[in-house]
Amino acid sequence: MADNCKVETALEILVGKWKPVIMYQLFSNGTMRFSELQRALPDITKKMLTSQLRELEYHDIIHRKIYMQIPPKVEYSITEYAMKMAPLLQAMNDWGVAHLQHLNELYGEDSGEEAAGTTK
Amino acid sequence: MADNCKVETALEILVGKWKPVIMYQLFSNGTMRFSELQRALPDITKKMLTSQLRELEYHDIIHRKIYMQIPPKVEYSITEYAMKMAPLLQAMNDWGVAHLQHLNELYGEDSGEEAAGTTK
DNA sequence: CCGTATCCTGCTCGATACTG
DNA sequence: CAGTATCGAGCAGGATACGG
Repeated sequence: MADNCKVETALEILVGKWKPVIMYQLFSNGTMRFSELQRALPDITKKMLTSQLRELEYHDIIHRKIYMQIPPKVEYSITEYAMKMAPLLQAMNDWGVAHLQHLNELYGEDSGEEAAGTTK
Repeated sequence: MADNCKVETALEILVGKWKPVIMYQLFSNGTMRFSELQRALPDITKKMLTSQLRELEYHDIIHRKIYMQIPPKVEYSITEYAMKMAPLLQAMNDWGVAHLQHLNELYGEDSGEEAAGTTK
């Protein structure tokens, strides 16, 4: 019954406080170094950046290229495989935008995207 | 920059341990009573079922119809609005299926969908 | 039958310090 | 520069009991 329902599989890959933004950065800017990502995402800690990158790498969403040199240099980029999920991401993004609009119509301009009802 | 990225908005609605399954049930079976959902999802507690339903209701994904009678009767169903996200859900599901296949090719038949790398 | 109210646990994420 | 290691807070989610 729930065999058809692999929505959760897709969710697992995308969920993580920073994964969507990281992917967004890499999709937009192409290749980026660790420190560039840190600068682009000022509030993320090294620990989180590392762990989120590793998970994305495991799922073949991003590629990690290490330059054996001093000082170290590591570049991250979207994989060919992950390029294929661009339409999906776009669709999710579009739906997100539309949904925020829908919520405004329902509850008014105030209650933003983190309004009551969602966990709070 | 991250303004374009409302993927997270979409994620917020779908995330929650039981939301995808609940939506799946309601999409499949149409209208269902509280107790029917409980029976369909044997491992969920009343508390979780209630809270997840409320969040989905807030986002206008499901409709809650209360019959004022003794004993109480409440029916849940997918809203018209949420019907429109069926293609998105389908796309996510399809990608999920394909991704599990992809992981198998990468790491072999063993490592299932909860393999290393994902948080663990 | 359809829920709340409480209490508790485990995991995610953050802060901070250290290393090749 | 690009990471680990460690510790701890906070929150999602579970067990259980009670209420309209």
